Amino acid sequence: MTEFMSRREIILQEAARLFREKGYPGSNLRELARRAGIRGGSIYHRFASKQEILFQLMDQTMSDMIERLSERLTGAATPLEQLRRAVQFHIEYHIAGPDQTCITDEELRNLEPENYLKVVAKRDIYQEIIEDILSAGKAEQGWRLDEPKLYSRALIKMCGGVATWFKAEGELSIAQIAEAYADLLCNGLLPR
Amino acid sequence: MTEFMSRREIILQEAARLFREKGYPGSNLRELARRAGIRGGSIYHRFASKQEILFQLMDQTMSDMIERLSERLTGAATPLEQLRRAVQFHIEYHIAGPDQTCITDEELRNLEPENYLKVVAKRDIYQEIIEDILSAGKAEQGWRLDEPKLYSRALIKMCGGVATWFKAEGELSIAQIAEAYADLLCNGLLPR
DNA sequence: ATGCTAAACTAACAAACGTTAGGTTGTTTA
DNA sequence: TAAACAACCTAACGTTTGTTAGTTTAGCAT
Repeated sequence: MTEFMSRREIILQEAARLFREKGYPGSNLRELARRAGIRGGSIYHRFASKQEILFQLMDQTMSDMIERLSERLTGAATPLEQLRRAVQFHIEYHIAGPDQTCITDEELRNLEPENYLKVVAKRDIYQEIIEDILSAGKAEQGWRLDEPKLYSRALIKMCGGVATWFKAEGELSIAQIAEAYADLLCNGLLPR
Repeated sequence: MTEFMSRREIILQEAARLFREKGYPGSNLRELARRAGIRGGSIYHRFASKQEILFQLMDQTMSDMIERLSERLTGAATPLEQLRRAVQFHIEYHIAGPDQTCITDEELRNLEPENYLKVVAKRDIYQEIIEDILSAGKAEQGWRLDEPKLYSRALIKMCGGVATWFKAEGELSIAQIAEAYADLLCNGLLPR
C-alpha cells in the first residue's frame, strides 16, 4: 500500500488515523512523525504547520467527495435512483476511508477561521447536491417532505455514522447496510 | 440560572460548554476555572482530575437520558407510539442540553479505559431500549426491518445530529423537526 | 475570642507541546 | 568533480499544560 505513496501522502494518511484516534488537539507531531517513519522536525519540510495538515486533509477529502458523488449520479434518470446512489456512495466512501471522513465530519471546530470557511463552503456544496435530489423528488414525484435540508442532514448523519461502528468482520456487508438505509429513506419519503 | 447551582454544578456546566467548543484535549483547566469564576488550582477542591470532570459529565448525562427516556415511554401502548416518543425525546433532550449531549456523543475516545467501559455500558442500555421498540414493531406490527440495531443507530445519529445545526431563531421548531423525523422513520418502517 | 473546616488563593513543578535553527546525508545537475 | 538541492536529522526554544504544595480567607460552633 504505502510503497507507491509519496512521503507527503504517508504523513497525511497517518495524520488521518492519528487525528481520528485522539482528535486534532490530542495528537502531537512527534507521534505523527514516528508513525510516518521520520522524526518530529522533519514534518516541517512538507507542511508549514500542524494546522495545515488538518486543512489539507479535510479540504482534499471534501473535494474528492464532491467529485465522486457527482460522477456517481451521472446517468441516474430519476430522483429515486439518484437518492439510492447518493446513499450508497456516502456509506461506501465513509467506510472506504473512515479516517479521512471522520476527521472531516468532526474536526471542523479545530480549523482556523480562514480554513474553516473554505471547508464549510465545500461541505455545503456536497449537502446541496443531495438537497437538489430531494427537491426534484418533491417536484417531480410528490415526495412527502417540506424542508429538503432537514432530510439531507438526516441522510448525511445516519449514513456517515456507519463509519463509527462498521466492522469488516461483522455480519452485515456494506451493500446490505446501504440497501437497508436506502430503503428506509425511500419508503419514508415516497407517497403512500 | 446559575444562582441556585452549586459551584460543582457550575464547573460541570461550563466544562460541557468548553469541551464542546474546543474538545476535551483542546480545553485547559485555567480557562475552565476562569469561566466558572475561580482560579485554576481551585478546581481540584471539587474534582480529582480533568478526566474526572469529563467522566462525571458523560456518566451523569447517560444516566439521565436512560431515566427520562424510560419515563417518556411509559403509557405508550403501541410500538408505533413508542417510536414517536423516542424520536421526540431524543431530539428534545439533545437540544435542551446540547453541550452535555454533544460531549457524550463525541468524547468517548478521550475516556480512560475504566471510565470508557462504564459510559459505553450505559450508552448500550439506551440503544437497547430503542432496539426493543423496533423488535416489538417487527414482531407485533410486521415492520419492514431485519436488524433492529441498524435502525436504532440511524435514529440516534439523525436525531442526535440535530443538536449540531439547530438554531432557536431558525425557521423550524423542535416540534416540527421531531414530527418530520418521526414521520420519516415510521413511514420508512411500516409495511406498505 | 478561639479553633475548625471548607473553599478559595498563589506559585511553582515537571512534562509535553508546536516550532525553529542549523547541521548531515545522498542524489541530481552543470 | 563540484555545486546545488531536497530530505532528513538533532537539539533546543519558549509556551502551555495538568497537577501539587502551601497559604489565606470566611463562616460557624465552641
